[in-house]
Amino acid sequence: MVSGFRSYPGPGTFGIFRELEGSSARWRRPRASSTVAAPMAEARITPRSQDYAQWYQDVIREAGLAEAAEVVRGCMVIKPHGYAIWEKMQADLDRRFKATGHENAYFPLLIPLSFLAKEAAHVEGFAMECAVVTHSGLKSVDGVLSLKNELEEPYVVRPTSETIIGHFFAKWIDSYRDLPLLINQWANVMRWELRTRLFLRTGEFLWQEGHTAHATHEEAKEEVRRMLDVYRAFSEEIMAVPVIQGVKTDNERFAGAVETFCIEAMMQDGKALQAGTSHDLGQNFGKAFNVTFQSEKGEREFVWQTSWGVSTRLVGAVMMAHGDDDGLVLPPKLAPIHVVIVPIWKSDAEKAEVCAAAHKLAAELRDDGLSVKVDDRDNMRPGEKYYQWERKGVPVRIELGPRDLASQSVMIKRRIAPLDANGKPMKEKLAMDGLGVALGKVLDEFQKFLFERALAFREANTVSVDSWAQFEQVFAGEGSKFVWAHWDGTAATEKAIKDATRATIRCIPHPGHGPKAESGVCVKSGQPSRQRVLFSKSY
RNA sequence: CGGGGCGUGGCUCAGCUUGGUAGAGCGUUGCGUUCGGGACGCAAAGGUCGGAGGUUCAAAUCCUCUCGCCCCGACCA
Repeated sequence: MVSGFRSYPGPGTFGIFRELEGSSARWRRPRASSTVAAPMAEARITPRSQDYAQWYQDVIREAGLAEAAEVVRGCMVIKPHGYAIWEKMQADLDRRFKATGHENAYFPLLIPLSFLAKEAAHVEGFAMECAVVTHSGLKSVDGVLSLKNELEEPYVVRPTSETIIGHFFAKWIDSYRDLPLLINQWANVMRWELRTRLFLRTGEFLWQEGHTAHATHEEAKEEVRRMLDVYRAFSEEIMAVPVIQGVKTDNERFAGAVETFCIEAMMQDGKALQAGTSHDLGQNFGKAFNVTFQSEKGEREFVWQTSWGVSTRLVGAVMMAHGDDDGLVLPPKLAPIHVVIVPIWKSDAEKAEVCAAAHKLAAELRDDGLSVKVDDRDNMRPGEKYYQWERKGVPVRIELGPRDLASQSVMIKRRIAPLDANGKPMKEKLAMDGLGVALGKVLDEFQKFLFERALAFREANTVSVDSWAQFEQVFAGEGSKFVWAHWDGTAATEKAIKDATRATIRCIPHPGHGPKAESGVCVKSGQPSRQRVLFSKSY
């Protein structure tokens, strides 16, 4: 149920893939016409090495993931292909949340302004990012619309829902028997960002926010760790993105939390992207909203709360973790289409025969649990179709032509394949009989390959640094890596490092997620340090 | 929110300096030939030049304001 296809673990057909970092695009043949007319339209996707930010935008456009709303500042339209990826994420996460005892619910989009003010750190953190609803109704005078009724108390469009959920938790919770209360909400939120980037930071975005209440701090802390583990497992198993998990410093902590835990992923430009957060809210919101319960001993106590979330920015994370110069690369477990079948024909008779066979094959593969698309468009030659589906990140392509029908086999091509002796990407011949099983295995291998490639990339770009000169060198210019370095634990040093290099502390790693704890001296101040922390530039 | 860049058919852009009433390539539509890695020929459609004011006989072009996008900062999923 986790994956959309059967799992057949085993040795990969290709063994170790050669090119861990490069693109597979180098075999591309120049177009015949490129010598004459300006081949401008050829350069649809800017190479990553040339301009990573431009590459990111090109891929979003060419893969049909999203576009800027334009008429609504900072907001985006998530297009069908992009939304389908989010739906795959949602489906898997939702299953994991329910498996850990959570129930979905939904709270209002609008939050009374006064609610925000009840938790001091929380207001301070979100005040500048709030969109505010101040009126109801419109009036039309000579065709000109204006605001009609001013609200007695303005509403804030939720930037996050701790406050309004706190209000309702106070109503719902009375006894220790009501605890733990484990709620999740799938919703949109709005934060008035000054600088936006599609998927990574937009004015409105989609996410999931878990909110739980517990009788003891211990139990709440357990929940925070449990959900961080859920995120880590999701990221690694489904997105094929390895992550470092740890604790945020005071500076980076969620507004209103006692502690914020996170998972951090490395993008191909060496920058970090926070892929999920889980907060220990302590009793901060319990006190602000008077969320109390009667304990077993009969005493009135404030509840201990948590909140945790991931958002549509994960789509951006997948792009920047796996994409190449040919476009999007999707791990099979997130791919809306696992396999695209491209029928190949010459005559009309062949076309009819091949297309019929393609649709029959697709039906069989769907019975095997695969998501299959047959691209039988007749206004385009096969080569163009290959490029289009590769741009969209489809993991495997099947080529089905007369020769294949005759031999009862198909040619398949993985989205990223090793090159053969002629420098062309390798294709594999698979028997029609038992194809679903064989493809399931291919997809499992591809999923694993992407994870291992991402992990190898991260390891190749992670360094331990002990001198300030070396630290500055790593982050010089546009450079970034994951750097394990000693830090004296002060906010002042953290800021000095950021001002000098733009690198920030992504997290203080949990045991097993970084170098073994060893004392040392701070890379910047020379003061004593208990352990190395993770530095990087970030999104 | 500061600094810089940019808005011209679906995409990438030319035209703007030296105002004269809109072009190219790709894509799209139709027909034909093609089809195992980005096809070709012929025909056609498609733009109040981001928006609003202003200057002018005349504005894509000059001036003012405004909206949006991109990059760099500051601030944050």
